[in-house]
Amino acid sequence: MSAAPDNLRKLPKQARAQATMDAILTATGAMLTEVGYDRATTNAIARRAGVSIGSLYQYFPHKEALVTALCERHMGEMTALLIGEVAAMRGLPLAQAVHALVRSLLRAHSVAPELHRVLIEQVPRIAGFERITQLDRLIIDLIRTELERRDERLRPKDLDLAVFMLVHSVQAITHAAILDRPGALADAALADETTTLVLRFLLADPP
Amino acid sequence: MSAAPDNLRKLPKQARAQATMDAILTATGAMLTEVGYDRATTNAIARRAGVSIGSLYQYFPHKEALVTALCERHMGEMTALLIGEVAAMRGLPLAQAVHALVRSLLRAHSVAPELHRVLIEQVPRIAGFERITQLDRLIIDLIRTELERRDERLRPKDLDLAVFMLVHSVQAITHAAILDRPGALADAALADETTTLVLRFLLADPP
DNA sequence: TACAAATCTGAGCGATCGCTCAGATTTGAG
DNA sequence: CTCAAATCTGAGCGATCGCTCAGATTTGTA
Repeated sequence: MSAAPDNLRKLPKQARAQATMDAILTATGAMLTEVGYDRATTNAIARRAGVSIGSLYQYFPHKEALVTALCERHMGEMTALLIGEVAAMRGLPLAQAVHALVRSLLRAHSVAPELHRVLIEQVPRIAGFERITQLDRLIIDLIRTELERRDERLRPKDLDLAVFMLVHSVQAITHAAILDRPGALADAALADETTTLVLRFLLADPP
Repeated sequence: MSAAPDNLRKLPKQARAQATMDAILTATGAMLTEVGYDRATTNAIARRAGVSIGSLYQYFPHKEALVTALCERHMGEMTALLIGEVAAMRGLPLAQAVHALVRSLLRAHSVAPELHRVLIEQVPRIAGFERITQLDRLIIDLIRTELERRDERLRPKDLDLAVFMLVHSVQAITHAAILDRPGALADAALADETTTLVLRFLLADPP
């Protein structure tokens, strides 16, 4: 019994239907970034997707479900990308691993920065914080576990607090760079300095 | 010719009118934090303020002006508080100054954390980023100038980038603490570790 | 080709919401 | 007290928007 999730009315059975759903979600993202949630009417989203309003409501029970589903698609892509990279850097020394992680985080945000921004802005009002803080907690746990696995001498007494602070710092730097310093995401200095921020905070004997 | 600002229809001349405006703004804040922008109808805001809908539109030309004005009131209060504190810590050694600044930032956010959160979420969609990034830039400039005035040996080559990163990191930690770790704002460990984060990043020879 | 299931269509209903306006009430100056 | 300016009131208009539904169209199967 593979029931449809709460935010879907039914699952597509034909390829055509899947394409319709994808088009609707993509149009939702475009409208959100261009005019914001309120002005992104469901009729406009359907028109933008090249689909009738009826089709939209055949798959999504209400407007908020659009944002929720879009968020799930986007975060899913980012999470997959990150989990892969974290696994790949297991063998590296800590300094290099952090540097690689920071760079892949910056890269992950460069894929669709506008969409990411608007989701971060809109989703809390729509779906509660769970869907975002959930991802945060996953990342925090992942990193703390990885840190504890290593035998580096770490400075912070409360490693939980430390990772909490660092994850949010790096995220904030990334987001702020997207907004205030367009183009800085590709700048090597940003990745380098962010790595330094992390390592100097973390290591008992920083380089 | 002291004309009314763009986001006000006219300036109150009697004390009664000023009280009405204050009540409307306060009600706006309450509604925003409780139900969000979309569900905060102007009629509900007026009712909450104990005022008729006509009075509301006598002072504010449209709904968005409410948020803009509320943001100006709130940010004004916070800015005044911070500028005062920065000036007061001029004489302190860098380490103590940073610690004091971090603590006053945490304190400033503790005053009305929910309101602050909702404004950060809503204002970008309403009034563009200017009103928020403006405050950020002010703080960044203030701090960079203060750092350059001192003769401490600093590590970062690009001090602009460094302060940019730090301000956003500290802000993010503060906001994340508000959301994910209620009560942590009063925790001394958070302020201490945040201070450490800043100093280790900034100083050529960290403690 | 025949037919049922899946999918798509779009006019328009019901409800809400931002905002106006004509008039009632209060305030302060002379 | 008088009166004009300032302030307040709230029913309701116009417009929008989320969403439904009855039927048209397409797809997969046999």
